[in-house]
Amino acid sequence: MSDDFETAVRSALARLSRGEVVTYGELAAEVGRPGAARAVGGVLARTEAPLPWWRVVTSTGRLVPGNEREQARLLEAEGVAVTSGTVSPRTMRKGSQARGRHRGPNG
DNA sequence: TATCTGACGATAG
DNA sequence: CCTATCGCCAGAT
Repeated sequence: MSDDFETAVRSALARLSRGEVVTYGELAAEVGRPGAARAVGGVLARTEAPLPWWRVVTSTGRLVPGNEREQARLLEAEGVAVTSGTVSPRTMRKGSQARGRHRGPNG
């Protein structure tokens, strides 16, 4: 299957739900290209589509450079704790814990 | 085919 | 916590 790398990344990203935060590596592995975290970032950087890019952070929990403010704002809006432009070590994996209890279980 | 770039990842100091 | 270095991948020239 030679699905376009971009398409795969966008699809995986669109699969995320409210409060879900994944890293570039996780996303890359999800599309079947573990180790292509860098390529994933390149795709998200060029895409203008209405994708939840703010749900993607670095492996260290660091937010996107240049959009930290916006990402932090959007994440907090979903119930994700952000500190100093950084989310908890692993705030939460695919729907585990930590979530905006004052909001629905998901979007 | 070769070379460069970049919203990455891990390790070392 | 920060910077520096190496490794990795996809896309563009």
